[in-house]
Amino acid sequence: MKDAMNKEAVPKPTVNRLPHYRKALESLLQKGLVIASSHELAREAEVTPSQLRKDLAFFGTFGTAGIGYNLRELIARLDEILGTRRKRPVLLVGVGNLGKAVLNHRFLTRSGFEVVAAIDISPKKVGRVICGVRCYSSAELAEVVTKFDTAMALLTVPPQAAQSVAEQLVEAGVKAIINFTHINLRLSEKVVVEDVDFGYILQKVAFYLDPTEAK
Amino acid sequence: MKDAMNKEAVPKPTVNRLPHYRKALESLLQKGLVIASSHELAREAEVTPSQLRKDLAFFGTFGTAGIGYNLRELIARLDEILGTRRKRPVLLVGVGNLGKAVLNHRFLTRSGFEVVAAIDISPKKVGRVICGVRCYSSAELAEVVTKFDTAMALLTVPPQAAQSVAEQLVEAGVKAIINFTHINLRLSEKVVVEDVDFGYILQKVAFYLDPTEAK
DNA sequence: TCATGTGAAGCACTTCACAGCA
DNA sequence: TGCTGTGAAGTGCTTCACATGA
Repeated sequence: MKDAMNKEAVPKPTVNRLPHYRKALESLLQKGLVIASSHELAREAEVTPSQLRKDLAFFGTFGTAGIGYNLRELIARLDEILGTRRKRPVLLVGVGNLGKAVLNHRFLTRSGFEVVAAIDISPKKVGRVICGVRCYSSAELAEVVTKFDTAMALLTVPPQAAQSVAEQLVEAGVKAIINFTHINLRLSEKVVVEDVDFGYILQKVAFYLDPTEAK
Repeated sequence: MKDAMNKEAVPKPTVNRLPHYRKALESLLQKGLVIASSHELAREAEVTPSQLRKDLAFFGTFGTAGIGYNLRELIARLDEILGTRRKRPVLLVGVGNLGKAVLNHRFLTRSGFEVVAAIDISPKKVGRVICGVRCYSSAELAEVVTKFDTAMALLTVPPQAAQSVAEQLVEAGVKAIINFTHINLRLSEKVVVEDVDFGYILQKVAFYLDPTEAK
């Protein structure tokens, strides 16, 4: 990767496609391939070959002219770019249904992350190990963030607690929050906040459907 | 709304912002406002005023020059555009932690949707009412889709079942699937598939953070 | 020869700036 | 006067096409 790269200079669409490339690479690898051209890779990732090459060009040169890309090598490079060469420790805050769903799913591990601790206010959960992860009290939040060095947190608390918990997380040193509540978090500009709003997702999809008819 | 509008002609970014506008409108309404200018609205939705006006222009003219937009009226228009003037019935397939999380959350109702039925293979769940929604067996899938007229389905089954269940849904007449598994569904082009991959979301965020250091 | 990496061309989205209307 | 709706200008992303290197 180009050294001292300015991440702001990389177009957002490019960043959004990187995870798709990583997945496409693993998919081809699993099919027994070792090397693939930008065409094969692009088809798997559902983009154009030029787009794939252009996207990668922001980070350096990875392929071999006349041959293509070494899959394993490119995965390693993407992991460097995404900062997931070592599994990133992630904190889960709010062990409700959604929190448990996140803990149970494999996609986080597969994608380069590991939920290393959970926080909940319920005394029934604090101190227990849930889905393989130890649950701590809210009072221990700052301590846990420091101890496990979690720069990222998944916010799956009830909406009314979201803003206050988010502030505690930032105070404790968390740099990025994946916000599963529908609350608009107001935090320092420096903190990366990614909102995951199921309502938005459904509305976006509904737009493309025919209108519902009256019965 | 412009009649017989070609939805393909509306830029994707514009469609993606519509849900944000709807939320901004409700937010201002709750603050006691009745009318708002594109500036007020745009600030709430975190876009530029021109962008807001341009986006709306794809669907007709809604404001009053010199005054601004009537909030209630614009919400109604947006609901028409998004096809959520009547609550859209949605089918939930897979009543695990994630499925239950979706059922419990309020954002779907608030956004113009209602989960009207659930499907699961577990005999412990079939026939019961879970989080206010009746659970049916997989064998009843087609029947349930027809009976409740669900054009949209939330796919929260284990990954190994995803493709086959998705095919059954399409066969039964479902037009859009929100796919929460990491499986790349291969379905007819006509079906709208929206993937929600938590792994992608985390990778995207991780890109903007400093690399993890070796300890 | 074959496929990458990359300037140049093309396209799409955003922002500007103002005419027109309340 | 104040704000919308919109052509025109500007910006940024995507696609093209080819020089370069294996």
